[in-house]
Amino acid sequence: MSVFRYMMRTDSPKGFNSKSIPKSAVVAGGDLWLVVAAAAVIMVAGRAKLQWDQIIAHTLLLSILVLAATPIPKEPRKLHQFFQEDFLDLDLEMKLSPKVEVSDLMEELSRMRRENKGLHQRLRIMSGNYNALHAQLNDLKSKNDSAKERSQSRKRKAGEDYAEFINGTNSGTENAHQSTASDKTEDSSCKKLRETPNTMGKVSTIVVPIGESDTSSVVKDGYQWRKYGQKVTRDNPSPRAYFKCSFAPSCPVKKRVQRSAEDPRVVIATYEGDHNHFQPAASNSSHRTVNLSPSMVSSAPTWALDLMQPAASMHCEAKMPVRESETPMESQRCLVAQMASSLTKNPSFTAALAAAVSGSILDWTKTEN
DNA sequence: CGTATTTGACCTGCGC
DNA sequence: GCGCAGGTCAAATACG
Ligand SMILES: [Zn+2]
Repeated sequence: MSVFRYMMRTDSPKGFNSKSIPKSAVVAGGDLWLVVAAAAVIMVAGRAKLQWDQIIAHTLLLSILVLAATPIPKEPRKLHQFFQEDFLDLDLEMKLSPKVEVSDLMEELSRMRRENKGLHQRLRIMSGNYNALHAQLNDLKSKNDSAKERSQSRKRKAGEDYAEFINGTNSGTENAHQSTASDKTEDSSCKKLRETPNTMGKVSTIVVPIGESDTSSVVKDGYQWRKYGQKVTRDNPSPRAYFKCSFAPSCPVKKRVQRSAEDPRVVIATYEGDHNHFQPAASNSSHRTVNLSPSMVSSAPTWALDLMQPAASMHCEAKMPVRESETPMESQRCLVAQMASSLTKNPSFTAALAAAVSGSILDWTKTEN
C-alpha cells in the first residue's frame, strides 16, 4: 500500500494538500479511494480494452481492498494531516544531510521497521480479503459455468479445438483424449472417452518440434517404448504410431505419436497413464519438460505456456484455473508463488534487492570495524 | 537367436 | 444391422 502511495507521490511531486483533493473526496475517505481506484482502473482498462462492467468490477474490488487495508481518517482535517505526514516521508529521507547523526539514522531505521511491520499486517489483511473475494468469485463462476454447461452440453457436438485438447492434464475429468489440430473426425472417440469415468490415469499431450527430414517421429522423453501398432487416420496423411512403456513390464503407460496435419515439422505425442517406476536417465527429464517450439506456444495458449514455466510456477499456474476443490491454503501458496515469481522476474525488484543486500553487507562491515 | 518393429486382422464403440 | 474409424493383437519379418 505504501508503494502505491509513493507511486502517487511521484506523480505529484509538490505533495498533497487538501486543495488538490476533490471536494467529493474530502467528504469521506472511502470516496477518495473510489475515485483514485476508478482513475487507476480506467487508465489500465484503456490499455487492456476492458468492458465497462469489468472496469466497474475492478474499481470496486480495488477500492474495497484499499479501504480494508488502510485506516483513513474520515475528517477533512485529519485527512489533510494524513496525506501531509504520509506523503512527505520521502522528502524527509531526501533532505537528509551528509552530517546526519547516528541517532537520527537509528530513529529513521526504527520508524521504517515500524512501517514495515504495519505494511506486513496490511498485506496480510489484503491477501485475506483477496482470498475471500477470490473464493466468492470462483463460487459464482462455477455456478455460472455449470449452468452454461447444462444448456450447451446437448448442442455441443464434436469439434474440440486445439486449445481445448492441449489442456488435457489441466482438466482432470475431461479431455481424456487428444488428436491432431485439424482432426475433427475423432469426435466419436472423444465422446467415447469422455463418458468413461476418469479411471485410466491422466492424459497429457505435448507438441514436439522435429526436423522435416526426420521421418522417425521419435519423441525422446527418456523412457523406453515398444511400438505395438500403427494406423493411418483420416484427415492426416502421416500415420499414428502406438507405443507402450517397456521400461517396466507392468507399466501401463501408453503413448500415441503422430505428425501434425497442419505443420509436419512437429509431432503430437499423447501420453496416457502414470509410470509406476522411476524415470530412467534421459536427455529430456520427462515428457512434461520437452521443449516446445515458439510457434506452438502461440497456438497452444495455456498448457504450452505452462510447460515453458519453471517447475514451481508451473505447478501453480497450471492449477490456477478455478477449482472448487482448491483449498484456501493451496490458493494462498499459489498466490505466494505467483508473487514470488513475478517479483523475481521484475528486473527493478532484483536490482533493488541487490542494492539492499549490498547495503546491508556494507552496514555490517562498518559495524564490524 | 533374442528382441524390436511391421502390418494385416480383429475388436469395440458410435452414428445412421 | 451395417459401415466406419480408432485402438489393439499377434504372426511375420528385420535387425544386431
Ligand atoms: Zn513406464
